[in-house]
Amino acid sequence: MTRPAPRTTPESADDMDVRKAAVLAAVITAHIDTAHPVGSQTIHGSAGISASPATIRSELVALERSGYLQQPHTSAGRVPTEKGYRYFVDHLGRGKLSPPKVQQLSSFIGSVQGELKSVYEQISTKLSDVTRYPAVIVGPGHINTTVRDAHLVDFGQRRILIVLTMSDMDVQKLTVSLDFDVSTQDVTDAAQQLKALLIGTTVRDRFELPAVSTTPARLVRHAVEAIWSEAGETEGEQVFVGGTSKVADSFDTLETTRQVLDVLEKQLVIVSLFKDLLQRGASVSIGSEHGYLPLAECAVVVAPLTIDGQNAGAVGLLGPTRMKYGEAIAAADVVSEQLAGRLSVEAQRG
Amino acid sequence: MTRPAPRTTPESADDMDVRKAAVLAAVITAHIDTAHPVGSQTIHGSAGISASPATIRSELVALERSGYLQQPHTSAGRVPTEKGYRYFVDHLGRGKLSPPKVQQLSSFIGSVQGELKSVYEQISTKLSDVTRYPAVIVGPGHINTTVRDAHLVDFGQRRILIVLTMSDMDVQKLTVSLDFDVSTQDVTDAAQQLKALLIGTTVRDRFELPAVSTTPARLVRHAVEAIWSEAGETEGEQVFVGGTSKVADSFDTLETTRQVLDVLEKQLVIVSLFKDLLQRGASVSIGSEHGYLPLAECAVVVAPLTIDGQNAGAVGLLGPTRMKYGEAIAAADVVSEQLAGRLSVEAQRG
DNA sequence: TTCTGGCACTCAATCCTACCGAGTGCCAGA
DNA sequence: TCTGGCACTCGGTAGGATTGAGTGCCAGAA
Repeated sequence: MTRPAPRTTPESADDMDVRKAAVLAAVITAHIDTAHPVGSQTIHGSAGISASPATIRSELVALERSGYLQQPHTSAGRVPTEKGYRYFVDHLGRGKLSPPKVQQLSSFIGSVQGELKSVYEQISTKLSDVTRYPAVIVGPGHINTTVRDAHLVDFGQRRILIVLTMSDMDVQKLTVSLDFDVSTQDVTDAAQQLKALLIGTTVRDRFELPAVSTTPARLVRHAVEAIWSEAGETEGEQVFVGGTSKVADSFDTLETTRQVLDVLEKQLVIVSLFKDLLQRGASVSIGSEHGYLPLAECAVVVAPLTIDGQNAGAVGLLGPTRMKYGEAIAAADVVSEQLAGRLSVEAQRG
Repeated sequence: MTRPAPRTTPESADDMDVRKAAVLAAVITAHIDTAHPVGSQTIHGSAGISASPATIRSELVALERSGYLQQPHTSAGRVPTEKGYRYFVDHLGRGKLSPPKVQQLSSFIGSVQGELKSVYEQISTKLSDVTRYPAVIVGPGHINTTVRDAHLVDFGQRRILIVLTMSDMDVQKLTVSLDFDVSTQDVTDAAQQLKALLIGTTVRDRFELPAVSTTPARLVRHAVEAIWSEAGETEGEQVFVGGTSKVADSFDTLETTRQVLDVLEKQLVIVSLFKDLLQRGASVSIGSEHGYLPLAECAVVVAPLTIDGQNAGAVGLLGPTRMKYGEAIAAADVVSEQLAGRLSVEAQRG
C-alpha cells in the first residue's frame, strides 16, 4: 500500500513499457500485413518477443484497456485503434524505405525532364508507383527564375496583358485592368520601362518603385504591382495526383474507394487538408484525426515542400489506416527533399 | 420442303420482327435498370407488350438462339449479350436525354469562363455530373485565334524562344534550335519581320515565305516553320477526365474499377481508343468490340469534336456495358456540338 | 398457324444447423 | 511475474432442406 500506485489506469501517460510497446508494434505490423485481427499466437511467433502466448494475452488485455487495441468480437484477435496507430507512428514504426527504392526515387527526380507541370506529374506518378498509394504533389506553379524579357500587349478596353519570359524558358502571363486610358505610345514606353525595371529580377524581389508622374509610369506601377501580388499569392499553385488507380487497391470497399476518389478530384479539399496538417506540424493524420469525414477511414502522410526556406507546397500520400507508415513517410520525405533541392537549383540558375 | 426456308438459323440477318425487337428492348431496358436477369413476367408487365408470358418465353428462346440474349443458368431470366446491346444501340434505344438536362449542359457550356484548359476541365466534370459516368474530353490545346503579337527571346547556344500572344489573351511559346549563329541585332530584326508576317494570321494560315537571303530572314523562316509544324501536329492536344469518382459507382467490383481507373490514367490509351472508334465511324463500343482487354467489361461512347470542318478532338463517356446508351450518346453529342460551336466562335472572334 | 394457360422441372439463393477452431480469460503452480 | 492448462466463446464454413423465380413443353383455343 505504500507503492507510488502505478495502478494501470486507462489513458495514463506511462501505461507503456518496453514489452507492451513491442507487442503493440507486432500487432500493428502483422495487421498492416494481413488486414486480419492478430492473436497472441501470431505475436509469439514474431521476432523480438520471447514471452509465451499467455503472457502476451495479458499484455493485450492491458493494451486494450489503454485504448491502443480493440477486439472485433470475443473470440477474435486484436486490431489497432487510431490511438494505437498514432502511438506506433510517433514512437515505434520509424521504418525506413528500402535503399533501392530511395535510390530509385532520387535518381528519377534528378533525371525528369520537361516543363514544371510535367515534372510534378511524372514525380507524383513515380512516388505512387514506388509506394503503391495514390500520391499528391502540391507545388509552386512557377519557380523563381529571373525575368528575361517583358512585354505588354494592349487588348483595348483598358485591358493590358503582361507577358514575362523567364530565364528557364517558361512564360508567364497576367492581365491588368486599368482605370485610365492609355495610348499606344504609352504602352510602348511603359514596356520599355518595365523591362528596365524587371529584367534580371525575380518576381519575388521587391524594390522601391519610381514616383509616378506620367501615364506610362502609372501603367508600369500597375503592372509591377500586379506581378508582385500574383507572385505573393499562392495562386499558380499546382496540384497533381498520381496513381489514382491505386485507390482501388488500397481500400477494400467500393464505397470508400468512391469517397477517396471524390476527395482527390476536389483538389481544393486535399490542398487545404495538407495545409492544415502542416500548420499543425503534423506529418501523419490517422483516421478521423483531421476531422474530415469522407476520409475517416484513411491515413494521410504529408511532407512539406520547403524551397529556400519558404513554404512552397507539399508532398502527400493517401492510404488506408493500416498503411505502411514508415515507408510512406520516408518516401514522401525523400521526394519533398529532392524536389525542393531540384527546384531551388533551378531557381538559382535563373 | 418447298418453302423459301425462313428457317430460324442463328445469325440470320432478318431474324428480328417487331415484337422480338420490342421484347429485346424491354429486356435490355429492364436489365440496365436493375442489373438482374430479366424474366418473361417482368417483360409482360412492361409497356407496349401485350403478349402473354408464355408467348414472350418463346420469343426469348428465339432471341437467345440468335445470340442476342443469354441465360446465366437454367432457371434464371435473360441477360443481354454484346450482340444484343449492339442491336439495341443501332436500331432501338435512341432514347434522348431529358430536355432539362440538355438545357443544363448547353447553358453551362455557354457560360463557362476562363482559360481553355479550365473550360475543358469544367465541362468534362459537368458532363460527368449529368450522366453519372466518368467523362473524357480531348480537345485542341489552343484554338485558332489570330496572332496579336510576337517576340523572340535569345537564350544563347542557338536556342530561340518564340512567344506568341494570341487574340484571346492566350500565350503560346515554343523553342527553335538553330544550326547557325545569330547576333542580338539579327534577333531584333527577325522579331520585327516575324511580327509583320504573323500578326493577324492564324497559326494554321499558310502563305508563301519570302526568299531567304539574310541571317534574320533565315531565322524568321525557321521560326515560322516551327510554328506551322507545331500547329499542324495534334500536339498540344489536351485530355481531361472529369468525374473519376464515378468509376466506383459505375462498376460493381473493385477489380474492374481498378482497371478502368488505370486506363483513364494512361491518357494516351484513351485517346487512341477514341481515335480508333471515330476513324471507324463508330460512336459506341460495347464490351470487347474494341479489342482492348482491360476495358472488356466497359462500354465507350464517343462523339467527334468537329471545329470548322476539322476533326479536333472528341467527347467520350465510359460506363459498364449496361450503361444508359441513349442518354450517354445524346449527352456526348450535345457537349461536342456546343463545345465545337463555342470554340469555333472564339476562333473567329480572333 | 399463332397464342395462351397449365404444369412439371430446374437450380440459385436462402435459411438452418452442426461443427470446427482460432482465440480468449482465468487460474494454479513454477 | 511468467507459464501451461483448460473451459469457453463465437465467427466462419459446410452440408442439407426449402423456396420460388423462371423455364420448356404441350394441348387446346382463337
